[in-house]
Amino acid sequence: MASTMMAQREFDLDKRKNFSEWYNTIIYASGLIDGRYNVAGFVVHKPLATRLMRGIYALLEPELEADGHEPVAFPTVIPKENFEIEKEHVAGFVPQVFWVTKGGGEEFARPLALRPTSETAFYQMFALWIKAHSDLPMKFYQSCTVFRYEHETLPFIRGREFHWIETHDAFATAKEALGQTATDNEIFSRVLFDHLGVPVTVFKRPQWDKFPGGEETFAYDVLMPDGKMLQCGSTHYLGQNFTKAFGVKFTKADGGEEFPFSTCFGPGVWRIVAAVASVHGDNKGLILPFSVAPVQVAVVPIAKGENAEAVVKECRKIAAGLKKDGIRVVCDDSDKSPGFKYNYWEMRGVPLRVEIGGRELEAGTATVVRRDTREKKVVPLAKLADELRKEGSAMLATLKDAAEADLKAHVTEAKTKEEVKNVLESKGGFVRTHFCSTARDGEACAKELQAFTIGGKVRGTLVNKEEKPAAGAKCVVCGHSAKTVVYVAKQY
RNA sequence: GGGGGGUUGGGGUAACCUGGCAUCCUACCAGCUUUGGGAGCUGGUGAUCCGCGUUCAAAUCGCGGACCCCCCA
Repeated sequence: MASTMMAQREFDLDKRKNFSEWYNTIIYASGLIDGRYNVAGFVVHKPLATRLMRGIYALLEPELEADGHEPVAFPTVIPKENFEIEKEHVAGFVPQVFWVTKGGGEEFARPLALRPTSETAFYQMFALWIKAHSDLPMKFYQSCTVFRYEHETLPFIRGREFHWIETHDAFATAKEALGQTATDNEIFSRVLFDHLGVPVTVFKRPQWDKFPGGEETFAYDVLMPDGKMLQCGSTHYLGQNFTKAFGVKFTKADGGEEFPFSTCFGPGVWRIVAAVASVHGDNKGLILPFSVAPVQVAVVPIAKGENAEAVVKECRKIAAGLKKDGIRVVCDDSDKSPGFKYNYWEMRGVPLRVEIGGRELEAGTATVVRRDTREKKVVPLAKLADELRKEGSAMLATLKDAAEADLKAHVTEAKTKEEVKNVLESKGGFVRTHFCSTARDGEACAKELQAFTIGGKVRGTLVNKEEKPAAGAKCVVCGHSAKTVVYVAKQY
């Protein structure tokens, strides 16, 4: 059994009262990561975080493959010249790029970028691979890490190296490409809610907040316990910008030449970890959904008196049986007291605990305890595996309900910018309001609002629900006739 | 880019101003007693970021360096 390096006696941390303190304690105390690696902004992922990320990849990758994406692995380095082909893209990303300038003692004639995202690597190859309409659609994904020189870092939320998936797709028509972004939106929000219990709000971002080099950006906001939004991924319609810049052309069925229309989709696996930890966790630590929990069940023997040996033996037997049943289980037969073990596994987010003592041994039962409610249930040993699976999905349902209710409670209507400011300061979450969308999609008003509210950003318009301003509604900032209903929130 | 703070056993700390025996908590190891919500006792391992300087003597003072954290643009 792993030892607790960061064990603490009391966790009088309140996720709701002081989220940042809670988060900074829990991510280390739960054993997700070790932050002592001596390069700023980079962390070491311990087995818990590594397995949890694998679990998240294992949810997303099959969805992408079912949608026709094939896996690839591109080089981590991108030559400077590729990187500078698309003008807006360069301007957007270059300030954050890590450059490799030497090999051994030799200075490179052209520096190599550590990919901050891989469009400029993929399109280099798309130009070679895409020749005819029959080559399209071409849909790839890669699971990898990317590098960005960030100034303020926070594990799983903003890092200089982070884990994600990126898809790069090319299509013969704009319609197909836009259809792909809709599919991406659907996959992302469904996987996060159905399997991880994290409700996602899908926005179309304003023009001034889109991906550098893209035409349209759709993004996924998750409400964090402090009322701020965490964007956990995005998908972008790139039009022909990148295919034109990189000279990617195909011969149409009628013989003419055309540039493909492309998209890219970036599910932020790192940020999904942050979202799962933050949305579900409580003051005793992580609460991980059964489907992705690296340890799904902890068996704890209550071994006292003459029964001690028999109880431990029974626990090992039960754990072995559950393992055969495909459940990820540990039998904690260490010398620690039961109370210590409860706290230990609760901090690590293990969704279910099985307690076996003299009483259970005699009755042929097991006591099953849920991590979220700490409710106990006595079940017959013969049905244990089934009962655990049932409790696992019951727990997920509870987590979903709670998260959804929390999100609903954090959408507030506002008619003036003072109201917007007040809501963002008092309870946070989304503020639904009216907006003009005039010059550059309302950029000037958005900037003014952000300054006025000290950080409130226009997240965009809802994708899954068409909303029209009420008759006569005015822009919350400039007072001109409103064109759209937007949501404003503070963000990470 | 600018500013500030910091680095002492695995983690958290005290001592620093005013130089001299490095404190406490926790974790870890061994043994015994324990085990239904963070057990107890006894014993043990383990640290002053690096370099140079001042000094009889440096965690402490000076100079240089490395690294980390925070704040602001």
